[in-house]
Amino acid sequence: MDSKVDDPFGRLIRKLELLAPLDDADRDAIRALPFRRRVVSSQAFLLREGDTATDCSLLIEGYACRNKTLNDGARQIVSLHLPGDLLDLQHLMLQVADHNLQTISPAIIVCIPAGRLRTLVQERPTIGQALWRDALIDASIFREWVLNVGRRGARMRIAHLLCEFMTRVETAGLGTPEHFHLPMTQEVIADATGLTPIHVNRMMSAMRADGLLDRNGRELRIANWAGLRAAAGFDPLYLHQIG
Amino acid sequence: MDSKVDDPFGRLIRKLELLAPLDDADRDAIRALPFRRRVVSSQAFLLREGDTATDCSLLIEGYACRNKTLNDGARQIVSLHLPGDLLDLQHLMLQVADHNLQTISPAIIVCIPAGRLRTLVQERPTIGQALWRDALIDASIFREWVLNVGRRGARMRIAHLLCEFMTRVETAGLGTPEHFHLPMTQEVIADATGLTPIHVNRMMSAMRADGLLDRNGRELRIANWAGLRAAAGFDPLYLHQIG
DNA sequence: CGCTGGCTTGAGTAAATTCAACACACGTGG
DNA sequence: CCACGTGTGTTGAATTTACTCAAGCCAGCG
Repeated sequence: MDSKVDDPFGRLIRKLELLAPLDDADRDAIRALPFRRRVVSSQAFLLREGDTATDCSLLIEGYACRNKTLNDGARQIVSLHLPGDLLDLQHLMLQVADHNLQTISPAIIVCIPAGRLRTLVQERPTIGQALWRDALIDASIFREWVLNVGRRGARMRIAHLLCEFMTRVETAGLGTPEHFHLPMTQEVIADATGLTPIHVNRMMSAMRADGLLDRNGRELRIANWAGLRAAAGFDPLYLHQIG
Repeated sequence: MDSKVDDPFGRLIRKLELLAPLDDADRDAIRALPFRRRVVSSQAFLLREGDTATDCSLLIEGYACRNKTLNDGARQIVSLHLPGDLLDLQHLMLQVADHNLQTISPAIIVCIPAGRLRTLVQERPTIGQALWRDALIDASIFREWVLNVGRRGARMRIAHLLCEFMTRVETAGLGTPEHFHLPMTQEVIADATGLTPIHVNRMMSAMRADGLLDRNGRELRIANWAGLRAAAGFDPLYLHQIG
């Protein structure tokens, strides 16, 4: 925990190293970035649609999501984020936020001036490549979400969300399917899958009855990883992980 | 028509100029790119999920989509493309296709080696910036589609798709709301909105009855642009067009 | 002429939503 | 310590939305 305060870029560097072969100079250049640290509570808005943004946000601790809303107030979460994720890399090149950025747990964020990141991308090609890949994988995940929300039934949709989240958690070294605590309420799962919380509840109860999930107080565990993957039709190809 | 054969990069350059201030050297560098030309029929697969891709495709003429399918064969279109669009810019940095690339009309495509584009991005920062913006706007559109498919009802969803398409057509200088021919069948609209063709038909009949759309044989016209925008709750902010 | 592909219509069904309670854990203040 | 309020999860019944199945239509074209 404290190490993250001392080295806010540790998780980011770990992630980027999976995307491109950073050298010492690259790592130093990242660590030399100026930043502003923010400690925020759960459900806090970091940015709202329409805001002008000159910073990119890096999630250090806790969980966050990007979401959009309709006039009637309905919320659609379009992505979920873990520690080490860049939350709005698009502000590298786009000034106006096209979605909200909101925490789903208490969190620590670091804000990096977009201009400094832009310079880094141009002066350090390997970092540029890593960030390109990060942005393109981000887009690939959005495509999968369009499929998820557009064509899968409720049960499959929820199972797929959990599989994706679990896989990303594991890749980030933050947990394993067996012992793993879901940071999302059923309402968050509903807003991420385009369902109502009530229907999410029913589907998850059914999955628990089928032995796929397991609950212990507030903690949700994946009881049958292979079964959940099968129920989701989950294929991690779209995450473009380096095997 | 013939001019596009002589200058396959014309529309792309026109588009990139809206994203970053290209100079003559930039334009020449783009025109100097090696390419392979393909003429394909409607419904042709240019690339399939899982394929290894070493080229990026540029759409010269006709219309295309990116789509993903479930095991049961259900298809979800995740994006629609016009002449001048780069269809799979992600192969700039990612080797394996995570979705299918398919035409929805007879089309002409130009394939550009991804490595050459990658070099261009590094050596010509302005082109790099334009392509970054293009990729980030692409991602922004995916986010809007997640919202569209996840939270809007059928009628609003279809109306929104038409508004977006119309706006992009107009920005690309390919048509106006008043006189504009939809290249999509109702089945394509269904696969793009996560609905069934039959339900799309019913909703579009209703919109026609309400005077929003108009049909003349095979041609679909937008009869009431303001009304359609209202029905869609369409706000073009997410397209990040330069005003 | 008779296909073919796209569009249209109707009736019955399935999936997910809405509305309305209720349960339960947790934290706060009395 | 308990009472209470809040946020989250749970359950049931009625309703809405969209889907499925099954035809039929209609224009363009070989």
